[in-house]
Amino acid sequence: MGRRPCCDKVGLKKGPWSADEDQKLRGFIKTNGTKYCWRAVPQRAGLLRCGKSCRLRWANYLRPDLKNDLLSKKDENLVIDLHSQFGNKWSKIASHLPGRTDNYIKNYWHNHIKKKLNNMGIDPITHKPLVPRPPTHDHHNKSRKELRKSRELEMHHQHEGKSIDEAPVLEKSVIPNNDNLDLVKENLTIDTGFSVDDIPLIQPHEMLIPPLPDDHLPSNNCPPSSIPTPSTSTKCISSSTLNLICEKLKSLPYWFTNDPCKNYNIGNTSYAEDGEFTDWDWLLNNFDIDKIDPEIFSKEKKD
DNA sequence: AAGGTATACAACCGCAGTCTT
DNA sequence: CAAGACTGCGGTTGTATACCT
Repeated sequence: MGRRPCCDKVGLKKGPWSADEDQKLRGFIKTNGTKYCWRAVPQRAGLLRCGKSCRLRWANYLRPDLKNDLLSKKDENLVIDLHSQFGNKWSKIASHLPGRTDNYIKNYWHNHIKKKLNNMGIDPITHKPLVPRPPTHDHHNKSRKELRKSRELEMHHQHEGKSIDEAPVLEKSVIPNNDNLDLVKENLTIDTGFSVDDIPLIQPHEMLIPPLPDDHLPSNNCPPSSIPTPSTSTKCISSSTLNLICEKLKSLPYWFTNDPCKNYNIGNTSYAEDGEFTDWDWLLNNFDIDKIDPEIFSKEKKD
């Protein structure tokens, strides 16, 4: 047996609330509190709304403790951090921000934060660097709105851990992995024309570097500018090595340094309080070229 | 200036969990 | 224990306004 709808909806008003309706609801709650179940509220308050609509209006808009101003930079960072932990659990995120509702956080995410993260080259769903997609004819045939929609769907599927082929989208992104590395590289090398929306506004020094395997991470006993080697000795980087590293890295497509495969991990990743990525500094300070899989460079030569 | 498009926000919808009877 | 009622939640849609061509 299914649930009955909360009301028959016949003769009830829908859409935006008028100031008069707000006044009636506000006055009713002020006088009676929320002791009545919401189904009873519209009739008692003289409103032609369903109880659920009243509850939402009160919870998301009329409650006196709500803040309506934009989030501060600090709160924005908090939302981003919480979203990376909880995903789209808007109520959970909102519970950390007094005076904000889940609906407010959800809207704010979609209208402000998501765009900012995209511009920073960060996938707002996975919180990982965006991967550029080879262009398709769809870029020319579809409206920007349609493209955005299909891209959102696509990212959602990636977040759900589904394969690319499972995503019902018109343009497929390609995630580098052991199986398709060459294919990805080929696509990126042959055709680098992206739509304007695809270009992440990210500078080379802002690139994320995936984490080293634990046994390659510097231990607390090591000085900041050194890194343990398999022989347990430590090495400091020379300027010539640094130049070599830079030259080698410059020759790689940027996704190489973001490869989710562990084979090419050469750095550690973190996100600083002020929104700056710090690991490029770490990489330059601690990098040991001997630890790079030589196959990276041999692949370059082969291509 | 007008029409089209993008953006921001409010509100709705429907599912699911919890409570009540 | 089962069924219904209520509430919370997340996704989606509608709409007003701003912006662009």
